[in-house]
Amino acid sequence: MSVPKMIKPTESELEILQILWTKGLATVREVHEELGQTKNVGYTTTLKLMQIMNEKGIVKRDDSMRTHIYQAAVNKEKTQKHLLSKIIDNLFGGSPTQLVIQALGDESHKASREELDKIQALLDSLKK
Amino acid sequence: MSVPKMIKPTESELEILQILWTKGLATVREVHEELGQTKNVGYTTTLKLMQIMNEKGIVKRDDSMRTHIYQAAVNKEKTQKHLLSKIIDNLFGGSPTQLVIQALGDESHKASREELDKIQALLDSLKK
DNA sequence: TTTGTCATACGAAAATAGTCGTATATTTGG
DNA sequence: CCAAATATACGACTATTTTCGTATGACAAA
Repeated sequence: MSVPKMIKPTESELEILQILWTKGLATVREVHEELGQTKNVGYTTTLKLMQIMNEKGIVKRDDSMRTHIYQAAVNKEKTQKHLLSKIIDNLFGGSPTQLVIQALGDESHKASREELDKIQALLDSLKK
Repeated sequence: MSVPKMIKPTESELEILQILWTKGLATVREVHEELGQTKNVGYTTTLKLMQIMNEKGIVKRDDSMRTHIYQAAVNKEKTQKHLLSKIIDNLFGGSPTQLVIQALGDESHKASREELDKIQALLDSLKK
């Protein structure tokens, strides 16, 4: 037992994490404006979300100043891996291959040549 | 407008779809017993879920007999593709490559040699 | 110092998911 | 024919997630 931690961000939380993983440090307003590019919610909604995430330990914040500074408190790769693992079970009956095939075939997210090469390299190392 | 349909099954619904995709046709009891191998909920919970899925159009049923026969009403590959697309955006910042890399590296879902070959084949065709 | 802007805190409504109890009907085995 | 088993319908309760209004305090500029 004692799995490091049950990481299970909600969809909205994931959007925020996404931004924090990229920015490193950010204020609520910065995150909110970034979010505003894709969705449209009130500022206090974003604020509340981030406060809750702070309580849950998903993010940390420096509140020594009037404007608090947030950062992700969960590791990006670990979180991705964990959620992906659930999706593989949940959506692909436990087969990562099926997932990979669907992902590579996704028309709206085409992989570039360099990315394909990257995957090739990984594949080569796995084949050994 | 009129996008085919906004497919967005919940987690529980996905578990049920998973079973229906495999079985093709199934009764509530069959689905419930299959579910019982991994989780533990009451029979009426499963029933209710499937009734709701029917209302949503996620499954269809033949209720001409006392014991209704259910089947998935959404296409497996389409559903996988659609949800995966959201995950790529949501969790991997739009990069399917990152997702593929994480998936291939997943320790708890190792790909077999044959599967790796399958991926290799797909990769080859994409590279052309 | 007064006023408008910007921040956080907080409570609580609204939306979504998941759970199950109870009622009722049908079927079946004795 | 009757009781037990089995099905569906349905309402309702719980939990979780998302959303925002309002209060309040800090700050900056006029």
